[in-house]
Amino acid sequence: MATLKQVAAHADVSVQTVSNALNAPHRLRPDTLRRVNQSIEALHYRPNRNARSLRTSAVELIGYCVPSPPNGQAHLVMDQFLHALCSAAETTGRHILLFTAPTGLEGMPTYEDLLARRLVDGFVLSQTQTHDPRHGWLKEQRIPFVSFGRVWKETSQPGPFVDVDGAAGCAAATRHLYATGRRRIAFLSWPKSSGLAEDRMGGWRQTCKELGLPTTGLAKRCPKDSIEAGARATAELLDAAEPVDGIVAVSDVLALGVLRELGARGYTAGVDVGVTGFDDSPLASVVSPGLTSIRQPMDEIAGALITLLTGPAGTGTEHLLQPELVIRGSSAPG
Amino acid sequence: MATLKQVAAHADVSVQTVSNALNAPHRLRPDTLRRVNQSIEALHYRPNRNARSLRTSAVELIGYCVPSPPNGQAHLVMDQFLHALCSAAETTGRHILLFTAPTGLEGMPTYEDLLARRLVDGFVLSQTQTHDPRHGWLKEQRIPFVSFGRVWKETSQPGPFVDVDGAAGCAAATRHLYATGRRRIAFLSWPKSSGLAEDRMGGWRQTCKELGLPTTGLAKRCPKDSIEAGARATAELLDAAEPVDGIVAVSDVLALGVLRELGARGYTAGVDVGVTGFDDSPLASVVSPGLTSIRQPMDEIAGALITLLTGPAGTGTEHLLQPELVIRGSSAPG
DNA sequence: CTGAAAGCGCTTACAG
DNA sequence: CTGAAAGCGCTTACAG
Repeated sequence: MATLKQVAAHADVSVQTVSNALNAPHRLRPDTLRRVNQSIEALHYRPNRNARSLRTSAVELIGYCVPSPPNGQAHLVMDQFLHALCSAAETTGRHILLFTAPTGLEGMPTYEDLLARRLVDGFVLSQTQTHDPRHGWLKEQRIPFVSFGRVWKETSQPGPFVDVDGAAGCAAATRHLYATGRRRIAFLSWPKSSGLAEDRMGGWRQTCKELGLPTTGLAKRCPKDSIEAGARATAELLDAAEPVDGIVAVSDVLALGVLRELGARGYTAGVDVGVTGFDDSPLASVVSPGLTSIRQPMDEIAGALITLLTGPAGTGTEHLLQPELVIRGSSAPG
Repeated sequence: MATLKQVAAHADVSVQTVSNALNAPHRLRPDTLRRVNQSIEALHYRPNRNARSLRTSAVELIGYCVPSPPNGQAHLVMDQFLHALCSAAETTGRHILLFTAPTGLEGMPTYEDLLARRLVDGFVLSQTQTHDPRHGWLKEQRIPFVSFGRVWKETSQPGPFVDVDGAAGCAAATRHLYATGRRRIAFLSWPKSSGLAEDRMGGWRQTCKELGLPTTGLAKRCPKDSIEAGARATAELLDAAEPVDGIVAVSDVLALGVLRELGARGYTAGVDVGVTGFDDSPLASVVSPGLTSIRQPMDEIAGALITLLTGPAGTGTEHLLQPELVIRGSSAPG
């Protein structure tokens, strides 16, 4: 492996000049720059990042804690998220370092350790829980981080965050069902303790009000995010005196439960009942009819996360992004 | 941040001694070691990894290229894989560095670059394609790597690999269906170009032979890995003169197609027809009845990958691991 | 615009 | 078992 010194010798300049050619090319005379670049090329030179980091004390690495799968449901869009995050980081010359840590506050020493050993410059948090304790802790320790997702505290959120406007997404889904002729639209949610679900449900409720649609008895909270729970809630909605003709689900998994119950009763999703999910996970395009779902704009999310974490101080501290309704057969046949 | 020097001063020893306390504690007298450790504790010292890496020229980071999602189907067990890989790496003091690269040979310069800049010590390859060109290229460049998955070349595979014995998995699934009374067991596969699918199918075929079961007309190749394709193939199998009573699918997605077609015809999976999938993805436990599926032992896989990549030279070069049949309602009701 | 030199925080022969 | 010193490969004030 060639070093800066060797390149300098080859180009007959000082190491300072080669370093400048790499990091501040405008400081060089064009012909000098060209000569240096030729030497770099000739020697196949690649700057050693460790040496640079040691000197500048910036490693250009961002830590991301891989959620442990047993810990809850599978993260069905994690591959999308990680790819977007990685791409966004790379546009700024950075990379993602993966690590594992215990859940919640217990994992915090791991974060501190990684930073102290200079393995990373900061962290991206995801899988944010309602009242997640990590954010406050990190902020207190002055550890750089940015969050994907809100902690849904009454007070202002510690640290910068990026999130998707779930209420707007569910409002769009509700309007879409209305536009396709639905007039009794239910909402399938998670337990009340989920700030995320409450936010999304708010979008549905508000839109129903605006459209003059009923909401009484149409909000169902499923105890778990499972197909089973979604199917059960759907059964209740269909058995009611006034059955529903549209269902907005807070997740794709619950929506799949809706589809199953509809199928079991011989109904056709998209014809008899319009159905929408949330996340546009692989599940959505794999079922038939396809599941209309609310897609989180992963590339924008990732870009905003990286900007907030690494950008200049005045970059702002929160981004609320608009999701996109992906329409498939479950809400609009043909 | 405290440095080695400061710890040495605090403990009243030389830096060499502090370094030894960290990297070769047996060289110190017990009381010296204790004194040094107290100073480390008191100053909250954490060794700077960049300085260490610069000196030793080992960064203890392993590169993993995140597959781009549009590139094919979603990687449904990627979160499991990454978590296992990360954990395994951490038991050796290493971490995973994520990056993106173009598919196939086009991405190779990125690998070379990451190694040359000393961002990683080597690579873990996954999403291995049949006749994957990356392995040969990396081996030729003497870039350290290990592969999850075989390239299914006629000649010996370039470089070390870890894989799961798909044939054994499908043999187990076939035996299981036989044990639950099935006598006409079909196999749903991918196109013949997939070495992976051919291997798995071989396990089914061999086992059928051993059990005296028919195979003629019972191997179906689905053009795509989709629910649709699985359902269509199932329809053919059920419409045949002699319908099947068991189906081993090469993937969970195809198996879901089987379940859908069975449901559409009023059959019950696990009662009328026994069904198994492959991968034990989140899909398998989310449907109802649950899908019996062949689980890849992620922790073992990850451990073997890390060992092969980072272990001493004589660690061997290939590991073929045994998968585990996870039995759910689709093959054995109640 | 360019050069000589210090120093980032470690590890590791080399002496004692 | 311990210490003084060199050096890993960069960046960056500081002079010229």
